[in-house]
Amino acid sequence: MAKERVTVIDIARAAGVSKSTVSLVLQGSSLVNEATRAKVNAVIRELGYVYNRSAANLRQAKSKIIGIVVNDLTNSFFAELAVGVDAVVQSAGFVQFLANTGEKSERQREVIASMREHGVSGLIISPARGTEAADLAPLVESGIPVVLVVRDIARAGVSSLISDNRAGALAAVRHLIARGHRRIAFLGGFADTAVFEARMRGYRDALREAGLNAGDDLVIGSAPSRAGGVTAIEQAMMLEDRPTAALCFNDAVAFGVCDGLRARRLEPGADFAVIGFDDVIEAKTAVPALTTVSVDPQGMGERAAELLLKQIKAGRAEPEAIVGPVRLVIRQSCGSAVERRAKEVS
Amino acid sequence: MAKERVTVIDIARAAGVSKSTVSLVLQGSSLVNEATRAKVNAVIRELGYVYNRSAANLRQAKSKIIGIVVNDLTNSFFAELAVGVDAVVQSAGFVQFLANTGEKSERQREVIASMREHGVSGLIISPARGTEAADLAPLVESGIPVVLVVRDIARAGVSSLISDNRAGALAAVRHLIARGHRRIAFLGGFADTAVFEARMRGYRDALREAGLNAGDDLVIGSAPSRAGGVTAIEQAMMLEDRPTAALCFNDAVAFGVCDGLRARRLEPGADFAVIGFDDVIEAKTAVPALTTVSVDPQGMGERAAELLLKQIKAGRAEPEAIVGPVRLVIRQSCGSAVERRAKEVS
DNA sequence: CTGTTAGCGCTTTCAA
DNA sequence: TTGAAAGCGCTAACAG
Repeated sequence: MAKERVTVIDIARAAGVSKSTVSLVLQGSSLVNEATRAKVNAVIRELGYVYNRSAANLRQAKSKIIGIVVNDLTNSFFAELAVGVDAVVQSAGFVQFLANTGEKSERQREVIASMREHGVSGLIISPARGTEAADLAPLVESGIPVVLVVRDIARAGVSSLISDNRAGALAAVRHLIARGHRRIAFLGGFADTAVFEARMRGYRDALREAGLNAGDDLVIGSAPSRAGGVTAIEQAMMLEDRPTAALCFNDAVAFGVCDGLRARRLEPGADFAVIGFDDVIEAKTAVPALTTVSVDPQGMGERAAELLLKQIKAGRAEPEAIVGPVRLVIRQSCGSAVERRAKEVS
Repeated sequence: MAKERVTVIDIARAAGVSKSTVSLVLQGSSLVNEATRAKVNAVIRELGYVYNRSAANLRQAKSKIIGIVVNDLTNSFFAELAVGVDAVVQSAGFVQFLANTGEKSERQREVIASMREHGVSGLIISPARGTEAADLAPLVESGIPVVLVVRDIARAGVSSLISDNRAGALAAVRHLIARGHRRIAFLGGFADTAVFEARMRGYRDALREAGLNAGDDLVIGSAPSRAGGVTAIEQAMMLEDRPTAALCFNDAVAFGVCDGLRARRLEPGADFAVIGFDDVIEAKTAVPALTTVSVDPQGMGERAAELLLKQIKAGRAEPEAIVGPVRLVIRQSCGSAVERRAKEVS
């Protein structure tokens, strides 16, 4: 084993043809005689030849790699997103370079640089928190197609695909208001993301259109985690004028909120209405009790990949900003009778 | 933009040195004058030079890429595993090629081939169901270091890192027996994996050592999912002599089992003891009510990566089979008073 | 410490 | 249809 590397020359010699013929066969060109092709393929198999992409990439000054960088792979939303991307990227004959930044922009810089060095044809990025247009500028200037997912970055000059977070929050809060709630909290999340901002906007807009004021005491940030949810609801319940319902930044927060409510002997759904964006958990565990605002991560990944491939093919295209759909999935009582239905809200 | 590609020659010229000096700087060699290095680095930044790894890889006949192929990235266990791998691979100056096979061996063949073509230095593989030693043979013969994780493959001749599933099942069933259970079911999972086999072995061994017989009616396979758990428990409850406890193939199954019990107005934990291996969900959502047999996926990824890097450095090493630890995390009553503790079982 | 030279394995004109 | 020859951008001797 570990024999000398087998190259096109070896297989050309063994097949009694020239190496350019072999190259043509490798590329599935139709310019080559059927019999010759068969012969060459047989020899390839026989000698255990493996194609050397480094050489091909060098020669062609490009690679069939697309990169995907996510901010938190341990969040299954992003894992599903990557799977969606992979599916379409794959069937287009590309392979996927996947990197996880863990929300660290330093790490993000490194992985993007590394992908450039590997000559990726395009990049799908779910930016780490705090990423700015300037961080992406060198990449964008290089002319490599980029599509941003989940989190948009203002004025970065690239395509983006985000879900309609404002519409989702709007629908959720309208739903709560229709159920008679008047004190509705917004719990969890960090204020420095566009996602947070959009959800918050939907929340405020819904309150405003109902003539309710969104007292800032009802907006309580926290880590977007289960533990964060617990602290957020605890803080909310210490207010003079307590809320009776909450829209949670994500489902992990919503779970924490439920934990916190139960610790106070309140039953979520019956005594206190809880709605969460289902970024983190739902896709896999389908928590049946929780009303959520949902997006389909794999579907989003597929759309992002399609958009990117289109741009790669087009060479150079105007950036597009696409807003994907979001659904309000009503699965529990939010103050009265139990229901179970879902509707598109955007 | 999209200017001509900047190469080492350009930067050599601009810096007034030769291209091999530039190359040395690029590789962080200590053979180069500090002033020269600074000059070169300045020019590199100035011209926006991007290192071309395809060229370097071609020349050096190797790449700083390690591949990781997982059987189901939507399962957060594997996502966490990949994150663990990434962490150590990263800090060793490698990048990670991640591919998802979705349990399809055809796909697995393709991605492994693709990684070989890209010249990966080593491969971490969590094999798709049904993978056999023969499927890996060409890869192994090529001399590329490989470590198998989670699922071992008999006689494949490569290193492996799996968790001690038998010990985990043994501890879980002993625990149930100590609580007075005599009819203990094994629910969920497909019988064609080594993991299933190992867990089943622990289950049977525990029953045997207690003088109980493991009637095969109590072993009920199903998809390793929440829905699978529901059908499995339903089937179990239709037996003449019903079980009073169940060890579930994984936590998704365990959740389904809880669903099924509740549908019959039985409270999991109080009326029927449930223990699950926490492959799928726990790491992220920490279901507080369920007693589980746990492994730390990120830790496992890190260990696998370390093992692989060791082999890459060593050139050629004897395969090692490592069995990693598993913990029984007791979080709920399994028939009597509520407890909360965890212990290492292997 | 720095420059010269010769390829790595592949693709791609351009002829035959 | 196939063959010959010229590099892609980089590294690795080796000589200065």
